[in-house]
Amino acid sequence: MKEQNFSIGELSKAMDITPRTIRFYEEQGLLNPSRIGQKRIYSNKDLVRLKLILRGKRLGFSLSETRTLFDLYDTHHNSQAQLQAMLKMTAEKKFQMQLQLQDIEILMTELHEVEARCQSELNALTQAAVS
Amino acid sequence: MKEQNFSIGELSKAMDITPRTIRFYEEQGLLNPSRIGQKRIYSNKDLVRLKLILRGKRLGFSLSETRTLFDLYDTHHNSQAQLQAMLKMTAEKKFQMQLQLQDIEILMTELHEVEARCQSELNALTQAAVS
DNA sequence: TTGCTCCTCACGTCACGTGAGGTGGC
DNA sequence: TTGCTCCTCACGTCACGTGAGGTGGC
Repeated sequence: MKEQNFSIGELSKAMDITPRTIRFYEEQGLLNPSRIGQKRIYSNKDLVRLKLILRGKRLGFSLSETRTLFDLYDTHHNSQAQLQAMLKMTAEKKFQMQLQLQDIEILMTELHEVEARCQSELNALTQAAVS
Repeated sequence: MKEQNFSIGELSKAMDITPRTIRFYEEQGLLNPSRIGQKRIYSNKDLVRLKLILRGKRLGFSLSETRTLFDLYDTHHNSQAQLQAMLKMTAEKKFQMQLQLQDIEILMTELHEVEARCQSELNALTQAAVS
C-alpha cells in the first residue's frame, strides 16, 4: 500500500482535464482533497473518485446524479438500497443509449442525403460552366 | 401557393419546442419574423428555416454554425463556395458521429459490466441474509 | 370579469473556460 | 530576478428554462 499523493496539476495531466474542472467538482461536493496551507493534496482515494466521476460522465450521468450515488455509497455502503439505486440508474442509461444509437443511425442517413444533394448541385454547376 | 401565417404558439406546438426557444433563435439572428404590433408573424419561409435549424441541431451543428450556413446561403446562394462549405461541414459531422458510435458501443459494454457486478453483489447480500 | 395568448426584461442552469491579480518555493 | 505551479474571485459561454409583470382581443 503506497500512499500516493498528487498535486492538482499532476492529477489534471493524468486525467487529461483542466485544474479548473477538478476545482469545479470540489465546489459541487464531489471531491474533498486535504490541504497543506492553500494547496490541495489528492490521495489515491481522490484519484479513484475522480475516475468514477469521469466514467459517470461518459455513461451520461450528470454531476448531481453522480453525487447522489456517492452519497448513497457513503451512507449505505453496499446496502440493498444503494445497489438497487445503481441498477435502476444503469437501466435508465442503457435505455437512453439505445435511443441515441437509433438517432445516430437516422442522422447518418440524413447526412448522406444532404451530402449527395450538395454533390449533385456542385456537379450541375461545373457542367454549366463547361458547356 | 397558399400564404400560410403562424403565431409563435402555433409554431411551437407544431415543432414541439417552447416559444422561448423560437424567440431565442431570433435573438441569435437565425429567424426574422414580421410583426403586427408586438406580435410575431411567421411565414412558410420562417417555418422552413426553423425546420432547418432543428435538423441542424439533430445533426450536431451549433446555432452559430447554422447561422454561418444561412449567411452563406443568403449571400452566395448555391455558389460553389456555399456548397463546398456545406460538404466540408457534413464530412466533419459524419466523422464525429462515427466516433460517437464507437463511444456508445464501449459504454454499453461498460454499463453491462457495472450492472453485472451490482447484481452479483446483491445476490451475495440476499444469500448472506438467507443463510 | 375571466381566460387565453402574446409580449419584454432578466435572472437561473449546467459544466466548465478564461482572464485578473496574487502567493510560494526552487 | 525569472519561471513555474498554485490559489481565489468572478465574469463569460451555450442553449435555453423560468418566473415576473403587463397587454390585447374574444
